[in-house]
Amino acid sequence: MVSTVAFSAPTYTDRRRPVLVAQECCSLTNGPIGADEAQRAAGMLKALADPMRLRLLSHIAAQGCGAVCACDLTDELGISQPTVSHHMKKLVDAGLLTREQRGKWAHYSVVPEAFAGLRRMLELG
Amino acid sequence: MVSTVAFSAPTYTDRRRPVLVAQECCSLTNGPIGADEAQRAAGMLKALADPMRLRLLSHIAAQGCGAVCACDLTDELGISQPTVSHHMKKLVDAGLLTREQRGKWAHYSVVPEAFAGLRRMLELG
DNA sequence: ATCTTACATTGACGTATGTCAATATGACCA
DNA sequence: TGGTCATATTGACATACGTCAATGTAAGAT
Repeated sequence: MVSTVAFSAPTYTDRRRPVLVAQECCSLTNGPIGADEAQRAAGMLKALADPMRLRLLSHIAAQGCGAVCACDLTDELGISQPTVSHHMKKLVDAGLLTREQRGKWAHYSVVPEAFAGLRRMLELG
Repeated sequence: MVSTVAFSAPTYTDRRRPVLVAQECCSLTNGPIGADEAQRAAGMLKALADPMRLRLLSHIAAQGCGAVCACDLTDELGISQPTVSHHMKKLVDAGLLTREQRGKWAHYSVVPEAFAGLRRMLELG
């Protein structure tokens, strides 16, 4: 029996895409920053400030910064699957990555604006 | 009322694991980084990833990124003197600041190359 | 329905971190 | 020598974090 359902080519119907607030990072050179602003910026930096998460990010970057499957990341870094899941969630929550469900696989992509904002914040000296 | 299921949700019918396809997009992060390099980079980011240290840095940046006395920082941020000393040591150890003793006062300056290096590392997307 | 696959969540454990009071160090001055 | 000021260090405390085994969840596949 042949399925009559034609292939709908690029429909990644992602129903629970995390709402990503466009974070514009404050620049450290624009005078002293307040406690709330510092808290938010530190949150993004905390997500980056882990060796394993940097390696995970570099793996995604090495593939063009888009749509890397979590299944590949587990093998390449030699850490357990829950640990990968834990780190990826932190990166997504920080707004540095987006998650996209494709069938039973999770794919992650870099959020360029987030890194651009961080670079702007670090224009120091 | 019977709702005939017009078409089931579009799913990925590929049973195989997604294949990694290398693209050429990311400017600087070419290739996955090793554990040692990740550790070093994370160390610098850890020094940055604290709200109080970001505020301390922003105070130095607001004064032109050079030669700010620790005595001023203590008052402006409302934290104890040992806490200021603790944070400044972390920033110096990370290579983000330099310390200069002038009489009995400690003066701190931004290390521009350190921040330039961080910005280069974050050229993602 | 049952099984398998891919990923998320929970709970536990050891370690690291931020903060301050108390104290020590070091530089200057009389 | 002694005294004062600015900063560093110590010790203690609570909190946060990284990691994994075990378990839960959700989406195909049979």
